[in-house]
Amino acid sequence: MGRPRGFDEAEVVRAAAALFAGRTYDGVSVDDLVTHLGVHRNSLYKTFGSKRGLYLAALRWYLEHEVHPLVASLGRAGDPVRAARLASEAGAGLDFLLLATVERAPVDAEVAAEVTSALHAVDGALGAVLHAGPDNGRRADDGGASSALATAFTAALLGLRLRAKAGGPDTGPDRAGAALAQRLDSTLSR
Amino acid sequence: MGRPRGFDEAEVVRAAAALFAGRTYDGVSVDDLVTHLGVHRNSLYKTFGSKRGLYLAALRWYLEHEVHPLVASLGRAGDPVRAARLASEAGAGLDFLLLATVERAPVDAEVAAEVTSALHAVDGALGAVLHAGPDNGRRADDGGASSALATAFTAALLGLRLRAKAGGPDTGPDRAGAALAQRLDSTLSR
DNA sequence: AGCATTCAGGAACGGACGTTCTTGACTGAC
DNA sequence: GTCAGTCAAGAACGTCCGTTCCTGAATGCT
Repeated sequence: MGRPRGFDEAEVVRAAAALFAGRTYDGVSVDDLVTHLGVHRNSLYKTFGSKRGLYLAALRWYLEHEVHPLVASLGRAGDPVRAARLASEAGAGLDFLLLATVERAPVDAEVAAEVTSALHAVDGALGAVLHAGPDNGRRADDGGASSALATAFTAALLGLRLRAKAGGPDTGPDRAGAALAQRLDSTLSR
Repeated sequence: MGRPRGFDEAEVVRAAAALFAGRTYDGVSVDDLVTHLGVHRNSLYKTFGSKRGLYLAALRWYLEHEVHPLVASLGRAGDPVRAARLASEAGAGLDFLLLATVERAPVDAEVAAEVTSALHAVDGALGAVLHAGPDNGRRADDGGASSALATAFTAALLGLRLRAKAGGPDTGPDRAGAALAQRLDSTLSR
């Protein structure tokens, strides 16, 4: 019953994620969304309820379709240097997570929950990479210090992307990530 | 000539910095500023020209009076572990820098210039700390790898504060920073 | 004392915001 | 073929935004 919708909801959510990754939540107006998404105001509110509803949908789509695959490949990286290179190659693929963490998570509990969950996933992948050198399995228990190290590694990779956004392309976040990863490599240090 | 102003400009700028550190640029309205700063609309525009003018003044005041002292103490920290502890103790003292970097620098060239300058200052302080163990001076030339490492260390400390803002106070950014700093300490690794 | 200047207070501006409403065209089920 | 239901299109809503203007009162200088 009724006329079928003339837009692809998944495509709309994907395009919304692209917009929200590039500008602040307040910096993206509903007019912007209507214009760039090809969906009409009415349908937007019918489908997502509000601007925030669309934002949450876009965030979840992004985490599932962009961050999750990256986390999976990080877990398969084998060593920290390769993991850092993967994160560096992701480039703007982390911008939405960065923006959501710094500007929305502090004022939106649902965003905070999604974001912390995603960050913990990254922690897990990087922790596995930090533990396992190519020669052995898990190291002796260190009282959680290595998971703390994974937290710091995640923070560093996000922070490097942050710096890449602020400074021009001249800053060398790639080399910085590589230098850090080399230091963290369990097969070299200790 | 004329009636003297009834507010302390430095105090106004300081209070503005506190507001901008807690919310997005768009999230702080001129009404908020007028209400919390005790200065009237007219005086605000007479003194700072615009909301952006006040924002820039607040950012510069903050960088000079909060970040710069922190950078100086970081440079005097002696070793990375103590530097990480100092950054951790700074707590919300880095939030304005974080917010400015991620949300304003990409769309405001003057903000970007201030921010990158401040970040480079942090790099310098951390680089000095990474180079110099308690036993020796500068290490042999490594082709700039250690300055890249300093960049990554800065990114990590900022990223940890980012995580502290998003997740509750339960996340342990302090331990993560300590774990990272210990790994980076030139007197222990290598 | 008189005047020029700057202040505080607050109303008012045009525009943009997120959201809702009205209208008419289209489609699927009966 | 009819009708209920959903769609697209866009006007319109009230609110808040950053900014400007108007009105007196207060001050320093001559």
